[in-house]
Amino acid sequence: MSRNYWLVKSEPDAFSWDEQVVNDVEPWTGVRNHQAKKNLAAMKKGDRAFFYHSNVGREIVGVVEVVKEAYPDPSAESESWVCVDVKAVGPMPRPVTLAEIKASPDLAELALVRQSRLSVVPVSEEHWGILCGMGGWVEK
DNA sequence: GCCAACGTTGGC
DNA sequence: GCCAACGTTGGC
Repeated sequence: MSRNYWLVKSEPDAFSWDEQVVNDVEPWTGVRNHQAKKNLAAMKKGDRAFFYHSNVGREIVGVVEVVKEAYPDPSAESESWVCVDVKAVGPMPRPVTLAEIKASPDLAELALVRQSRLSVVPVSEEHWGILCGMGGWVEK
């Protein structure tokens, strides 16, 4: 299957992986950055994304799947911000920490590392595979 | 259009 | 709590 891969960030104090699991499907709202918005808009149904805890934890904790493509963000007060709906696929058997990612030469080009402030970033298929390996994730 | 000031994000 | 990166705002 051809799908694209992403990584989305959330501060667990605001919205955590546990909440994602409880809610199952959740609109990914609140993106107010044009580049992140571009990435959201490029997501297709069936694409998968790592769920990353920023600030507290700083690790990849799970995998979500896009179940609804970009539509106007209801939490946006104005204009053209968008969100997508994502569904919890499963937790990382072993969370992959930012420290581990930074320690891996193979992941030096990862957008998470290169553009640390961007909350929605693309992940290449190669990087996806590496990170899955590190986290013990088996594609399902 | 340039650039300084300022705010926000997020790692450390 | 500090600071780097970077986006936004506003004066000129």
